[in-house]
Amino acid sequence: MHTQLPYCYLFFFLQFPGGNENYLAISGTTHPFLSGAETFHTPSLGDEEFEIPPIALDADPSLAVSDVVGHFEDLGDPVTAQDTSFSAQYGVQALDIPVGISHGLMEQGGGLLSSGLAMDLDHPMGTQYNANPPVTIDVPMTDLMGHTQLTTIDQSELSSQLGLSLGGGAILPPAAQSPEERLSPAPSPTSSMQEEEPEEIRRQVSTAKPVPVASAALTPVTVPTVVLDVGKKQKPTKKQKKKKDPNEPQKPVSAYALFFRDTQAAIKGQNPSATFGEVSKIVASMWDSLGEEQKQVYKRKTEAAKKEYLQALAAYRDNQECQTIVETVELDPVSSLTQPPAPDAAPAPSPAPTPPTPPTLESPPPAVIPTQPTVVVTSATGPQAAGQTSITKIIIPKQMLPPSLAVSSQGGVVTVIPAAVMTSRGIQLSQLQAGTGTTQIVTRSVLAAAAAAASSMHLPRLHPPPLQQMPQQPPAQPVTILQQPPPLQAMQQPPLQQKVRLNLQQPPPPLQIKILPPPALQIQPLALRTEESSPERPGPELRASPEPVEMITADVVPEVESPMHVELVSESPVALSPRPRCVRAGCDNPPVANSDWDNEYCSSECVVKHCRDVFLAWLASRSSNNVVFVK
DNA sequence: ACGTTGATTGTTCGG
DNA sequence: CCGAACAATCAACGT
Repeated sequence: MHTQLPYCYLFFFLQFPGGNENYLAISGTTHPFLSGAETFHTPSLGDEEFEIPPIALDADPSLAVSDVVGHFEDLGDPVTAQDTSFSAQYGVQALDIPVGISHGLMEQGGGLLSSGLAMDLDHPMGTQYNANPPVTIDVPMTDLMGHTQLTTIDQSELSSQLGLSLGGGAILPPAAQSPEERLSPAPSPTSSMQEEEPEEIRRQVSTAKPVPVASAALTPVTVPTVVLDVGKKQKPTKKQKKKKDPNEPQKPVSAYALFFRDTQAAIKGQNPSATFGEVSKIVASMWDSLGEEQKQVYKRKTEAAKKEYLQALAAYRDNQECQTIVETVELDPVSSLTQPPAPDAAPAPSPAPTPPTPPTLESPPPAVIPTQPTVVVTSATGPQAAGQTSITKIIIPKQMLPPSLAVSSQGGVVTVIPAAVMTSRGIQLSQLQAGTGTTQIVTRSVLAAAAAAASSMHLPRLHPPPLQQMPQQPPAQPVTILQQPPPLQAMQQPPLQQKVRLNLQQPPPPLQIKILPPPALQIQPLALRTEESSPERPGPELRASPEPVEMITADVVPEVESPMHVELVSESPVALSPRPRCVRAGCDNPPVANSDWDNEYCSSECVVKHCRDVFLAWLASRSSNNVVFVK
């Protein structure tokens, strides 16, 4: 254990009592590095206590321990540290300072130390710490000093290599340091600059700004010349650091890093003058001597942090991919949803006075065209000035769609159309059939995804503006509709994954989703498309087209009673009502037969309005008021 | 390669 | 132009 070599033992008493006190006690009385019985809290090692006795460096045998200690004490004092008397006193004395850190008996400590760690820093003379050194960590001088053998080093060497309270920097005032020493740190930034990106170099060259004045004043060397003389191209060691999103979750640090974080503070507290290298070495030694149990403490923390990180990362990526877009697009009813205007183009007439709070999205005004499969929830408002229609879109990441919707629509856009577009007896399959074969009909699962996407994007609260667009629809209306019984058949549906064709008796799904072809290929929006469906449109039963149209009714969440759903329920009686009247609330016009809807609407405007109202009501109730529509 | 901390240096930006 | 704020770099070591 203890070698015969003149070692200097660093005795760290690291105790881990079973108590809950989270502190690292570094005890000792003499050495400034670890002097005084002080207690340091170590949040990471919850119930462990580090007690670190002082470090005693073995000086020349001729030197009394007290001398060395006194020297350390001097060094510990920033004022007295500059006392040059040290040079006279120890200047030429060689100090053999092998440092021995022996691994000790972790179990020796018994109760307090049984589960803990003790690390001793001591010198071989046997001191008061030999009484019960639970752990002795042997750190050969080669480790700390970087020498391959025990050597005799002078003060300057100590200063540069050990600095362990013997550092010349502490002894000599900075101004008194030799130019070489003074220069040693200086070239570091310069050399690093040499390794910087070519742009940096070019900028420096072009600006012809040699060197900062301060640096030049301190360093007689003409640094700029050095910089410019760099012949070979700087190795691209420094890869361009892409800007990290501040919102991106931080990667959990390693157990060692945690330990370092905790321990270095204590060490620094005891020896403020300790350099990073010294601290790092000590921490490493402590880590080495750390019992597996204590290491496990940190490792568990790391594991826990990793789990949290993964979760946070997943959420973050969802957010990123979401690129939540809630935008209002003004477009001609005849024009297509797939022709999103430029963000600055065609400013909305904005029927509402002013959006109270424009959607504060993390990303700049998003490009409308999603870069990856996305769901666009559209809510078509009624015709507005100049016969334009306001379309609110919510981009939903494809991942948030129910698995049943995870079709491989390469770059397709899923358009969720408010249910009102659908007729009381089914979905406008004519429109669906007009799709590209990737059309899917989904129900609330999609809306749930939409709502989840919207809420996960921290969208502002739903504001009145959207509702202001439909004054004819008092907000209390959904409440009355809620009294409608839920569709029975929906609850009697077969288990999930069962794709059942809609039938007449079954209320139509609240929403339908259409996966549109890529933007370039997109055709007119489903809700507004005036494309005339074939007059011979078959009945619902016959609409099972060979195209892969899925009617996923099993995804209906029976227990969810959303206004949207109920609205649809209430819609049926109206549609079936013998009294001919437009379904849209507030419209008393008689319904008009049309290929795009059944006889429950009087006009396409009412279809759109109804759509929008229903959808907005649903979204308002579903998204926990986390969704806001710009308009 | 990246994380630990803190000192140092350089750059950028606002007054 | 100056100072504040910020970013980059370095040290030793472990993961």
